[in-house]
Amino acid sequence: MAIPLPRDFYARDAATVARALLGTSLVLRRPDGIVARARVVETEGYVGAQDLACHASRGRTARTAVMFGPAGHAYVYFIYGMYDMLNVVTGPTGDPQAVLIRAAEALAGVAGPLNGPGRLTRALGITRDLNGADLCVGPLTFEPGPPPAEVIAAPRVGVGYAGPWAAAPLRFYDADSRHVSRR
DNA sequence: GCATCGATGGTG
DNA sequence: ACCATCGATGCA
Repeated sequence: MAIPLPRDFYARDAATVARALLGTSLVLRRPDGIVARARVVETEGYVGAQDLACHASRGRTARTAVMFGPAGHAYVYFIYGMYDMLNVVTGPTGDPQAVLIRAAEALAGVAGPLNGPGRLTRALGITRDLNGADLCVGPLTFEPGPPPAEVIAAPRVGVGYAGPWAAAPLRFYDADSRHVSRR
C-alpha cells in the first residue's frame, strides 16, 4: 500500500502534472469497501484563465470554484446530460488549472472499460459528489507508479471551439498503452 | 474504415 | 444554445 501523491505533486503547472500523472495509480476506496485501482494512461492539461478551452476562462462560477482553490482536489463536472468528468486541480491557489483524467488501465476492483473520460468515471462510479474531494486524503487518491517508456503529446480532444488554444499539445498519453481513448 | 446523429441535462 | 462524450447507424 503506497503513500498518496502529496500536495506538492499537484502544486505545479497543469502541463507538468498531466505528464507526471501518467503511470500513477488512481485508487478509489468505495463505500462498499472495494478498492478500485487503475493505471493512468491518458491526461489533458487545462492551463488557466487564459486557456480558452479551460472552463475557468469564463470566470469563477459555482461550477468552476474548486479550480480556484488549492491544488490536489478533485474537480468533477457533469456534461452532455450523462457523463461526469474527473479532473485534478493543479497550480498555485487562485490560478485555475486542472488536469482531465481521460483513460486508465484497470488493475483491480474495476469492471468495464476505462478508455475515455466518460467511460472511466462510469466504470469507477465517480460522480459529482466527489467534487472538491481532497486527493491527499481519500477516498480518491493517486499513488506513485512507473512512468511510461514513451509519452506522446497531442492536441486536446473536443476543444475545437478554443481558437488558438485548440491546437496546443496539452494531451498526453502512453505511446504503448492499448487503453488510450483514441489515436 | 469513416461521417453523422441522437441521447440527455447542467450551465450561463 | 452550447457542451473537455458515447454508442448506434449508415455507408464504403
